[in-house]
Amino acid sequence: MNTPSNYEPEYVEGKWQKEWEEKKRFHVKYDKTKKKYYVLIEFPYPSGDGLHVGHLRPYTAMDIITRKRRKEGYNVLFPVGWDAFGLPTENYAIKTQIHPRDVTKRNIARFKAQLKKLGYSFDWSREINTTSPAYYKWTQWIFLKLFEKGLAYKDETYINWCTDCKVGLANEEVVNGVCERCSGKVIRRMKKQWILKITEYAERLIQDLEIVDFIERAKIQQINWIGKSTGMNVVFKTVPHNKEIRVFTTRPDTLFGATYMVLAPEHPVIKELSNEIENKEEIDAYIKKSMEKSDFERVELIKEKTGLEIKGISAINPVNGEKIPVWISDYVLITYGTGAIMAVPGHDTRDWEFAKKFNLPIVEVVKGGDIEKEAYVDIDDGIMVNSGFLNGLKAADAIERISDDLEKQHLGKREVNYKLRDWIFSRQRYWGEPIPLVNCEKCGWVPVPEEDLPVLLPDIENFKPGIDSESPLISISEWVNITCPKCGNRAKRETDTMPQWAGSSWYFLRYTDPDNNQCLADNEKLKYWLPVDWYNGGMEHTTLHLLYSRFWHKFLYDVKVVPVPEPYQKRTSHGMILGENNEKMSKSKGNVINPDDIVNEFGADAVRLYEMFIGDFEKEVPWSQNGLKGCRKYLDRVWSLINLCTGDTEIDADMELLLNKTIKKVSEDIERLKFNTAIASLMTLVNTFHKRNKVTRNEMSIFLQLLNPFAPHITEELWEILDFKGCIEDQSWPRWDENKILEKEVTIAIQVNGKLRGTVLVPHDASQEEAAQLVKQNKNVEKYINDKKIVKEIYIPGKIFNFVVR
RNA sequence: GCGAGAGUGGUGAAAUUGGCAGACACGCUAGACUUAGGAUCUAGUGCCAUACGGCGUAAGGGUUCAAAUCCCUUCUCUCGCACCA
Repeated sequence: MNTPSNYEPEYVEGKWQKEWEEKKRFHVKYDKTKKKYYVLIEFPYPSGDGLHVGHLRPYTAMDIITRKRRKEGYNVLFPVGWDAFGLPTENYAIKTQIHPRDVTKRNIARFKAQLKKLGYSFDWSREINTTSPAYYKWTQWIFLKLFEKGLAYKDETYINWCTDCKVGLANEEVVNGVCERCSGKVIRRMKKQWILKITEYAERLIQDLEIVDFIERAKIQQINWIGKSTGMNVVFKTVPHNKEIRVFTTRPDTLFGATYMVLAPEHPVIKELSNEIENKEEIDAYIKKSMEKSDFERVELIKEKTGLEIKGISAINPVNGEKIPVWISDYVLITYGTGAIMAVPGHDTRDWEFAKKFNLPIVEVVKGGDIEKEAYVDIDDGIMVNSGFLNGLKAADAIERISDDLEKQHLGKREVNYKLRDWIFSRQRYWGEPIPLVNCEKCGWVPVPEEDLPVLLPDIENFKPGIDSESPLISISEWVNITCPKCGNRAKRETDTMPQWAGSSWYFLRYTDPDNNQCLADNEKLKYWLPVDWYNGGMEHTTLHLLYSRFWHKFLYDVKVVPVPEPYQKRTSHGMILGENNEKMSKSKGNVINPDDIVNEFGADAVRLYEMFIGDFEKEVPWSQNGLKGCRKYLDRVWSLINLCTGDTEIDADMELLLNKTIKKVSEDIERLKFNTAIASLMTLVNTFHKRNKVTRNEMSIFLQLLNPFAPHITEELWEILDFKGCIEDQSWPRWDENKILEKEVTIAIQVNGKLRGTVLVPHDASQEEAAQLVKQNKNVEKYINDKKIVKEIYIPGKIFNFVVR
C-alpha cells in the first residue's frame, strides 16, 4: 500500500473535481425506468460580492441529501442556475456604464468557479440563466398566457414606490414600511401598472398547503399573509338619498352595537354625495392629507386616530332602524373589505379609542366586560344583550341567526375576504424581461405573437430611469414605436419590465428540459420529474418567491402546461449564518467570511463539514473560525486512519454494535436535517477507531461511505488509496441491522426515591426479579435502602430501576 | 396587539412516546513530545464542597416513583404580521 504522508485538500479536491467534471459523473438523464428524486436549492442571484458562507449552508445540506439519494438508487435531479435579472446589477451599470449583460456574465463566472470549488454534485449541463433570451422567451410566454386568461391587467392605482430604487413595489416587497431590498423610503404614488390577479388563487393557495409537506412556520406564514376571514357584507343606507354603503364585518352579531360608521377617505360615496356634505372643505382637506401619506405612515407613524364627521349625511343601522353618524378616517383602509366599516366601539379596541376621542356613543351588546374602561373584545363565547331578537343568544348562535336574517331581507350577504392583494408586476427599469405587449391606438393592448417571442431587451447605453421615473426603455424610440401586430397601425411597446420574481417563478420547470425551444419544457419530462421532491430555501422568500411561484404553477396547471397542482412537495428552511460577533455579516461591519479564503486554508471538505456541524440547521448561528479548525482537525484524523487500517475484513463484535448504531444515526439524522448530530456520531466513531488503534477494512469501508456525502473529496481519495473496489459514488447507502443494535448487556441507572445512587450492568432482557437482584448488590444503593421500607420497585428495562422507600 | 418559535456549561450545542442532563466540538487547565508551537498526543473541565454529598436546564408553582421534556403563572429573546373591521 502506498502511504501518502499528509492530508493535502488542495490536491485531493482539485483531482476529484476534475475527475467528476470530465466523467460527467453527476449528469442525469430522463429515464422512465428509474425512480426519480428532484432536489432543489434556490438558485442564486449572482451579485458582485461573490458567494457568501451563508449560501453554502443550504447548498451543502441539499448536496448531502442528493448524494445520499443517489446511493439509495434514485435518479436524482440536482440542478443549478442563475436568477440574474435585477436591480443591483442595473444600479452597478448606472454607476460604471458597464452593460448589465457584461456585469452579469462576469458575476456568474465568479459564482460558478466558487461553487465548483466546493464539490457540489450539480448537473451543470442543465445550468439556466433567467437573462438569456432562450429562457425569458418562456417567461414572456407565461405572461401572455396570464394576459390571455384575464389574469394580467393594467390599472392605475396607488402603489408602493421606492424612492431609492425608483421603482414600484409589490406589497410583499415592502417590509416594515421600507423597501425589502434597499431599505429605502416607500411612498404612495398613483401609477399605471401591470397587475397579476393572484387573489383569484387565494383560496387554493391556502387549501393546497394541506397536500404538501412544508415546515409548519412556512405554512402558517403563508396562511397569515393571505389572511382569510369569513364574515358578512351588510348594507347600510344613507340619509338622504338612500344610497347603499356596504361594510364588511366578521361579527354581524354585534350589529346592534354599531353606533356610527367610518369610511376610508377614498370611499366613492363621498364624491357621490358631495352636494349634501355640509363641511365639505374640511372633508376635502382631510382626504387630501391622507392621500399624501403612505400606508405605512397612516398606520405606523400616527398613533392618535384622526377623523371627521361627514356632516349632512347619516346612515341607517339595518337591524334597528337607528340613524347613526358617518365619519371619515384613514384608519379604515380602502384596500380591504369594502373600504367602510360599521363601528362597534363596545367590542373593538380601535372603534373604542375613536369613540372615546370623538365622544361617540358606546353600547354593550355582549355581556361580561366593563365598556366604560375599555372595549370588551373577549366575546367569542359571550351572551348577547341590548340586541333585540338576539338577546340571550350565545355569540356564535347569534352570528348564524342574524346572518340568515339579513340574507333573507337582502340586507347582507355572507362573504369571504382576503388580506392578499393583487401582485403589482411592472417595474420601471431596464434589467428585466420586457413585457411582451403592444399598445395600439385602435386595438388597445395587443400581445406580441408567440412566434415573435422573445421580445429582446434592446441594447442601450444609458441605464438611468427615464423622465418621470419611467423605464429607460421609453427613450429607445426605434424599439418602442412599432406597428400593431393585429391591425398594422402605429403602436407602442410596453416599456415596463417584469420584477425579479418573474424568472424564479417557474425556473424549476426549465431544469427538466433546459434546451427545449418548442415549449417551456417537454410534457413527458415534466411528468417524470415533477413535483420537486425537496426544496430548501430561506424563510424570507415565504411570502415572496414561494407564494408567487405556487401561484404561477397553479395557473400553469389550470392551462394544462404542468401535470401537478403544487410545484414543491417538501419545503424546508435553513437559518442564517452570522458573523463571529453575532451580528449579521456585512461589509460595513467587517465581519464577512469569504468562502475562497477558508476553502484555500482548510479545504472544501472541512468547510462543508463545518457548515453542517455549526449548529441546528434551522436556526441562525454565529460563525466560528475555531470550529472550522476543529473540523479540519477531524479530517486530519480521518486521513491518519490509513495507518490504522489493517488487512482484516471482519468487523469486531464491539464494533458491530457501534457501527450499526452510527449507520442508523447518520441515516436518520440526514433526513431530519440534523446534520450536526450525524457528524457528531461520525466523530465518535473515528475517536473509537483511534482509541482501539485499529480499523478493519470493512469498518473503514462503511465509515467512508457514511462520511462521503459530507466530505466527498477526502472519502473518494481514501477509497482509492485503500484500494476498495469500484467507485465510492456507486456504492449503495449502508444499511443497519436492528438486531445488531440491541446490546446484550446494558447499564441502567439505579435510583432511590428518584435520586441517582448508582449504575449497574444487567442483561438487556432481564426480568424485574433478575434486575432487582443485581441492583440490590450495589453497595451504595444498599446504604440507602437498608433500614428503610421498600414501598415500590419500578423497573424500566434498559433504562432505570427505582426504589421508592419510606 | 396578534401569530409562530425559543430560553440548557465560558462558547456552538446534545438529550422530547417523561427514565443516568451536558453526547460531539470549541475554549480553557495541566502534562508529554519539541529549538519552537496558533502542530500533535494524554488527562481534566456544569456549580458548591477536602470529602461524604448537595445543587443545577429563564423564574415560580403543579402532576409523577421519576420532569430540560407534561400542565399553570410570570419574565426574556428571535421571527412573521400589524388599525385586516
